[in-house]
Amino acid sequence: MTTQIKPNKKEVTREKNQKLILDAAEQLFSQLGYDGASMSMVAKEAQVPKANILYYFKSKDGLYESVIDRIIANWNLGLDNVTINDDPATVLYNYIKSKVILAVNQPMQSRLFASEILRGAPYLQNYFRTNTRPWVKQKVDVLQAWMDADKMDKVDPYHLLFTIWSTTQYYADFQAEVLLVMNKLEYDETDVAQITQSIAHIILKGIGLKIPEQSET
Amino acid sequence: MTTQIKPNKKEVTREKNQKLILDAAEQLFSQLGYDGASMSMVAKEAQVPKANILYYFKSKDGLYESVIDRIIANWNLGLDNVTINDDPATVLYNYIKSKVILAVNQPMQSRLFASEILRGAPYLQNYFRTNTRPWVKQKVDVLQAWMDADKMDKVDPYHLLFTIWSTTQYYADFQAEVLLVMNKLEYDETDVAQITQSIAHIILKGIGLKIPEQSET
DNA sequence: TTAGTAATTGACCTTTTGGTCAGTAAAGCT
DNA sequence: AGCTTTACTGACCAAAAGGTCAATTACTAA
Repeated sequence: MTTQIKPNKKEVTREKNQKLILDAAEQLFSQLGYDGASMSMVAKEAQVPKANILYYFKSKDGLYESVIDRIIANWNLGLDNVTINDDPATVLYNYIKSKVILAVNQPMQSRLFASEILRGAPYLQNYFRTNTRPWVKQKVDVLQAWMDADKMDKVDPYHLLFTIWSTTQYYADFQAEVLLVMNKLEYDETDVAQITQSIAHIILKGIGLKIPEQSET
Repeated sequence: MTTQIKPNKKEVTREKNQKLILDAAEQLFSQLGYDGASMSMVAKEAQVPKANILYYFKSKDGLYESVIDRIIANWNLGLDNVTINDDPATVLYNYIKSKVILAVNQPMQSRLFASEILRGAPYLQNYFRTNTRPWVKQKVDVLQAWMDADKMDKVDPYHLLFTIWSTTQYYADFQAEVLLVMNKLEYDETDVAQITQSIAHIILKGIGLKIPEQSET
């Protein structure tokens, strides 16, 4: 039943190498920023000739764009299929929790986005316009409906979303500061729960909701 | 009564030029990051020969450090002289308000710090250790005292501070994203109040406090 | 004035940058 | 196997980077 697509050795090694390069580039760009990471660093990290990277990705810009595209492809904005009939507390609690887990365990992508936005989001503008903005609009409508139905406090739904994003992403983007201030070397296993609990307490109570008793993914 | 310090023309022009350079550097570093901004760009922006910058600041690193030092010197962490006898709601409301005003009106410094922390805070580590950390420790103690006295909810005081920082700074550091999502070109006069209101509502209520009726600076 | 000292900067240097290209290796096809 | 075509890459390049330095200009103080 398998559609035996020609295994084509060329394409196989090509994709293997491209993955190698993209992994290295993602790491370096998120660590050093677009200007801070050089093509030769990426080449060295990926253990591939520099010219090979240019051959695959045409230019540094092309590589950078591919890195961003790949992240976006795996990027789930979350809160899928929420409707007015769902319970706001459960939905928002789970959303906060999943964002904290992501921030603590996979901070690289968050940081890459952060440094991109800091620079004015030259490569993300289009994505924000065509994806994030409609996504937000939709969630805002649901939030507004919940408020109209008196299921939660009436606050500006946009700023509520920004509050959730900012508080959770902070632990990824500003990890260095958080750790220095708390005098830690790295996050430990208890931190995710601790952070989730604090943020969820403040935000949920802050909009007139209660933290759900137990919520498993 | 004035101590007639020798007016010394040399020192005057020196300081004038240094200010020119530091202003240009601050703008460019915060806009493009350390690696994105070059010495010649700074020279051009400050309308000063590049060698002059090197003469004053020894190296690019030296210039960058001077820019950071100057920001830190004018950087007020706020919440000065808070004691357990103060009213938590008033204190925190005013703190949030002042941070939002800063974020909207002077985003450059916040962004410079942000990009510095994103890169692991190489130049700010020392500052965090010797200044921010003790400052935080002190505020944490006051917050804890308020909690012990049942003046507010018991939440982790560190995460509470991070929540305030993240929500307010977000409007400076991620301005590009905020504006794109909200489909605006720039913040308008009503935004400061709007943002302050939303954040203060959520956070204050979230820790069991009420927004004070009226608080003027 | 003017000698002495510090401030300034144009010209120059080395290294690194992103990027090209001609030649070589490796599939794929018959 | 041999021929065609595509994949690859070492060697190279111009531009830009950060930085140096010798020569020139101010100031200052006597």
